[in-house]
Amino acid sequence: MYQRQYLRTEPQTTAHLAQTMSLLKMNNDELVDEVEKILNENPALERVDEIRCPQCNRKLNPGQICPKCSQPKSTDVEDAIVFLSPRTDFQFSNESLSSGDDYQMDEFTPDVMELPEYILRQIVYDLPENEREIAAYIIMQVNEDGFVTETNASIAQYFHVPLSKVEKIRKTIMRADPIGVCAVSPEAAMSIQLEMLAEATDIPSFYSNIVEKYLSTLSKKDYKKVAQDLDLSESDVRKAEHFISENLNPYPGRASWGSRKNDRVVQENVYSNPDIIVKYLNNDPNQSLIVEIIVPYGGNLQISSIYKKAMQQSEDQKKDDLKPDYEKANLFIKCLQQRNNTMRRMLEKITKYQVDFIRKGAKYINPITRADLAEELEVHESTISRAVANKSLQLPDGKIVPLSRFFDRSLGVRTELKEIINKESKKKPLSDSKIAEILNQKGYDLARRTVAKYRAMENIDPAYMRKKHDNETKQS
DNA sequence: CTATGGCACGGATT
DNA sequence: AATCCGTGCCATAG
Repeated sequence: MYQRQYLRTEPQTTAHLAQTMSLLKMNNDELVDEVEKILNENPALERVDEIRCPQCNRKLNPGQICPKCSQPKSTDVEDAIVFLSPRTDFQFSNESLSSGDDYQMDEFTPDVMELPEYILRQIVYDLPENEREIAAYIIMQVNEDGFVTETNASIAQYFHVPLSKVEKIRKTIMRADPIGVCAVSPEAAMSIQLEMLAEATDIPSFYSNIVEKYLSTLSKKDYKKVAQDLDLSESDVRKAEHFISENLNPYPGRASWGSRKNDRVVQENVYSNPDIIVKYLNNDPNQSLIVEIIVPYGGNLQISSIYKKAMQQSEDQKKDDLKPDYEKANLFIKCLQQRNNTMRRMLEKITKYQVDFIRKGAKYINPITRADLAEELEVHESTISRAVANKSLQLPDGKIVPLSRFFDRSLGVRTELKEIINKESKKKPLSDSKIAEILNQKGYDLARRTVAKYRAMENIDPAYMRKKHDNETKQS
């Protein structure tokens, strides 16, 4: 805020503006690349080992978050804490893995690289520090299908920890998105998926039996044997098979759920590092929200002291040669601070407006626009646009969503629509116009045609296709 | 005739 | 200025 480095009144040169703008629209991955580039080509800029809080400039240990800025302040109207965090502890997990072992990170194609990181970021805070290494180890073994064939026992042996610990960690991983990932087999993956579905909806208990023991029999279409063994009717088994093939994914690694299908799908969950992490204080949903804006290099870039000294000591002639780089570096640091400051101010507003969305779910999203926010923060709309662009955010439930999700005006209606379709009709599905009516009664003002569009976005079949089956559980 | 998807238009948003 | 989004109209399938 009142860091002497950057003052609002300072003359804003065009260079300054241009750089701030381009920095603002970068996400952390891009930012890291950019900073690396500048560090390489500009001798005046230096990365220091000492890490400081990007907000209050307090000294921090590696991996530590600022104890002052991350505490609830009495000035906070909403019970949310928004702060900048210099944490880079994800990166550690990768480094510690690649060293020592003989496989090369470079050999991974980007596609395979993304999944392990994506998983790791979801679970990293659910595990105590000493278990993260094991988790990372497991995750890195994941193959294209999403499996890790190494058994818990051998992992336990490798790390010299009790088997139960490995089992616990593995379970945590498997519950991350994509659900079932890092299981040993399709059966195991599917039974986790089933377990999680069962928490949300009613599912006959014998399904888990089938998944665990009779998948191969089922794939031979031998319904009779399964029915006999489990003392069920053949139609029950058929229903189960239908349900399984519809809702469970034997290969969690082949995450087909990205963007697909005809109409452009809603911005789906992305595989990327979150730029912002939202969680609850102490993981307790009743406590304050913690919004952690990850700012790589936020607190540990500075003008090289050697360079400074060189400038002071050298002749006027030489001084002029050194000056451009010095100024560039200086400018860069300021711009970076301004970027972070903007991000923080924006996130404060966003969390204020979208607490209900974060805490209670998609239904309670507030339809705000970037323009509204721009007005309130007294910045140009394009500033907000850039700040939102390309960024991703991790919600307390571990889902990583694009930051633009907060500005999705139709998300609330769409979740309501999903609920209606799931809850109501089974035997007699509701037509689009019926759904439109119901939604209108609930206060959503929209046309029948729009219902159809939303359905398409959510990948829900039209009414005539939903008919007959009494088991349907659609996910996003 | 009813339910849906395609195309395209106009207003809002970025 | 470019893009996105809700909707109306019309064709098509059942």
